[in-house]
Amino acid sequence: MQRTPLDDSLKVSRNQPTLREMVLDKLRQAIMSFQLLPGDRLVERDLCKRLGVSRTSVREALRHLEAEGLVESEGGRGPRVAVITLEDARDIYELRCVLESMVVQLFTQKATDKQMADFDHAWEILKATLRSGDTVAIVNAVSDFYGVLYEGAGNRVAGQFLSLLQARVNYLRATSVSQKERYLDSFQEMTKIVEAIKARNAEAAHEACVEHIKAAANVALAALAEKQGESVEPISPPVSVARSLQ
Amino acid sequence: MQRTPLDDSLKVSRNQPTLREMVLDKLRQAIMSFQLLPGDRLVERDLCKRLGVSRTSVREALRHLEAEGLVESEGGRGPRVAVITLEDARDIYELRCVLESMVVQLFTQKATDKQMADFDHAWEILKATLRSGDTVAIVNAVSDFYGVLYEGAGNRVAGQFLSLLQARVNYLRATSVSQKERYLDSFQEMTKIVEAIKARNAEAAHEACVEHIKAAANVALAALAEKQGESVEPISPPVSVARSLQ
DNA sequence: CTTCAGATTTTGGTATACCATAATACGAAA
DNA sequence: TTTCGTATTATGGTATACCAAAATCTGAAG
Repeated sequence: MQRTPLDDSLKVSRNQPTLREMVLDKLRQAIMSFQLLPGDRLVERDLCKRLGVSRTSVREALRHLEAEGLVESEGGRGPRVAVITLEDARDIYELRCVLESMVVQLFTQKATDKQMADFDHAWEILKATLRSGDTVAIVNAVSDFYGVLYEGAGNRVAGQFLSLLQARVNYLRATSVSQKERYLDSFQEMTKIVEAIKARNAEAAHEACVEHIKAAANVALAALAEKQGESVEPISPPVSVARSLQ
Repeated sequence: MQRTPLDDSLKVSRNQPTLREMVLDKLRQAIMSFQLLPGDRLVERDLCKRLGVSRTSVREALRHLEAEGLVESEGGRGPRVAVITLEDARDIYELRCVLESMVVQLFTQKATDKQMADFDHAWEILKATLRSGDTVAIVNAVSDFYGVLYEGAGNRVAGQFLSLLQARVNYLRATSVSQKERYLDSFQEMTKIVEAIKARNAEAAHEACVEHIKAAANVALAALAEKQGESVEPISPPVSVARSLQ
């Protein structure tokens, strides 16, 4: 009977989260669920009182959120929740178009049967949660849905980056999709993507995803431009017919 | 004579960098120029002595670098320069393939004549600098070259993200491109991209860029896999013939 | 020489103090 | 009432102290 070599898996886990990590999660959650809105000041001493920790942990968490783009501090003024500019929003939607369609295509081609079943399940949960109107539950269901998608696409870094991009336009998306008509269109577009994925039709899924993001971009950017009294150039992601080089 | 309205441009600039920002730049530069290598421990008190600042500024800079992925701290062990895993390297190259080819295509289509001239100039500088063998000068010339490219592509967020991705594989790329044969191939591939860009042939530029990144990925990933005694799945970015939907 | 236990040092996480600058409040003068 | 100067408070940047856990060192025993 051969003894399996000892490896790191026998080590006692000591991943107790630090205060800083907990603060980071709390702040991120508050931003994603609209308890903190773009432009809101994040005064360190206020946060200390509300979170029950010292300024050290708050500051370090804020540095992290600044690097992610969710918080901005400019020129001597303290941190606030980032306000998205029209230019950045346009950039982000263009990027999301390219990357989400890539991820959707990869998932459609690569997902195991189990991952596809998990995806279906997450979609059902998301549909049910959208009907509930419960903001926190929706944030979690969306996160789970995309989590499954990114896992099955086999590109972890892409998933991480897309999560950041989505977070940055989270408020803009929420306020632009809230009109009933767009809400229904959006839901139909999502359904079309999901069906193409489940049918393993990578080209259709890719195209459906591109169309969906472009439509979402048009609405969101138009709304933002109107609010700012500016005009916006539509996104022009290089888009093309899928062709495999392998 | 009508008076121009006052705006923020009259405000006295007070963008004196904080110590934290200076520490951040120093550390990033040290990582990019191989003064700090992947796996090197970043002991806070050592850094304080070397940089002449308190632990506060060092810690906050490290939090930023952690969010960027250049520094990692896992489970109670202190920060070290991130060591890229084979999986992440593969993910990053796949992403770079999609995004850099997008940026190249956008630049080719959208750059003004001035931006195209700046690009040409940056390419000449980069070529000259590569011959010099001066690591810091090369880092700067590469940064300038890509800066021009990203500016002309008109997607600032994409440029920022690509810079982060490149930073994360910087050491891997340097050690895998150092073989004479790959170095020459790489240079020829870059020349092909540049010529397609200057000829305003977006499709050719896009294709040349995809081929270049795929070739670089193959070499880098094979080298890393060999070092780690593992095998690697080649990158499979959805790649396609450019088609404009506008 | 190797192993082990205890002592010492190092290190990361966190809290608090200090200080300069910015913001706000307040009272007096016009 | 408005304006202005001064006092007070708030705030971000930075340094330092404290503490627990981890790492290293040292001497004794086998």
